[in-house]
Amino acid sequence: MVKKLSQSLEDYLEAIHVINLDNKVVRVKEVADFLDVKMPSVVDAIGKLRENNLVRHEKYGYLELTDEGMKDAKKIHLKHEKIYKFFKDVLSVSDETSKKDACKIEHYISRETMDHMIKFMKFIDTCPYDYPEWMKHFKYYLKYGERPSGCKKVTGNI
Amino acid sequence: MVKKLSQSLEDYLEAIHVINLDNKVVRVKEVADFLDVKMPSVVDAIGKLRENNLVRHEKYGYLELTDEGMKDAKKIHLKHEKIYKFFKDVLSVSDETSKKDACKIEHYISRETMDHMIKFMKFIDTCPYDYPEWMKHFKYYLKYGERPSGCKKVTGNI
DNA sequence: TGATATAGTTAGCCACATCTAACAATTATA
DNA sequence: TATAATTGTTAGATGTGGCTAACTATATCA
Repeated sequence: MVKKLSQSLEDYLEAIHVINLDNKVVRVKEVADFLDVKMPSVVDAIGKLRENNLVRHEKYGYLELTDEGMKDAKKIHLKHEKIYKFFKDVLSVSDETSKKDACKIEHYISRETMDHMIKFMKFIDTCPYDYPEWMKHFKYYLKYGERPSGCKKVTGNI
Repeated sequence: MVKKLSQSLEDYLEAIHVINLDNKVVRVKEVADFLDVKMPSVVDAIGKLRENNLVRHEKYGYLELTDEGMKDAKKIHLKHEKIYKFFKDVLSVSDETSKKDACKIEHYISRETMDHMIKFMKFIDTCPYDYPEWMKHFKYYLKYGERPSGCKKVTGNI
């Protein structure tokens, strides 16, 4: 990656990649719809990405990622996926909110924090039991506002 | 709050509040240094915040938050603090990175995700033991790349 | 108290990311 | 295949948020 991309350009790059994942041919219109912007905005953005050798685009033709563009796009999308999973699976945030927040945050989270989030999820996955007890307890806590009985802090009386 | 503030304006508002917390009088210069921008940028921003009745500022005088501005600033800063603590205390991210990431993310995280993060920390705090076992295990896992012995998934050999 | 240093303001510039309106190319279809 | 619908492009406007340079007000201190 030659130059650090703006939030906005990262979004365009990721969009192209994600549309591609569905085996769809990528056109300006698709990207515009995906990102909820108008076509001229896409054309502008594509111009900048092309200058950075991240996409290929012949006038009126399809959009394609270069190898470099693909590498960056995958990196960005991976962050997105991991943050999404973390919010959803660890924090039990709703699907919709997890997606929405991941979309934004993926552009700002540092390598280190990302790394720790990923390790946290791996840690949970390698739990000797199917699913850690404490995660069940947390879900209970979320739902009822208190820990399950047998797992409460003893307060008062000594 | 009449109008949703931009990321940038939230930063200015929060900066005024944070400088105030140190019992310092808030001047344009202080805010500029705090946010690492030049003074004219601060003057511009203050103008917009004043239009929204969030700060008071007489020419060449001190900056003060209105009640409304204080309310917003506290809300923003609280988010910052909680995200910072979550990264630092739950994910064991370094102090510096936790701060830096919180700074960015505070502007984008939704109410729901914020709420779940806060509950997650409360859940940990109400652990019947001083500090949950699994948190110790996670720190071990972070450090050594594997779970502590006696807490590993049994694989193979039935 | 007058000179100098510091802080604050104003005007004008630039980059970014969006938009609308007008026009051009491509594609679909009657 | 001519026409209509769709898609893509260009030009030009807008809003935001930063900047420098030049100027003004305030504060400091010799």
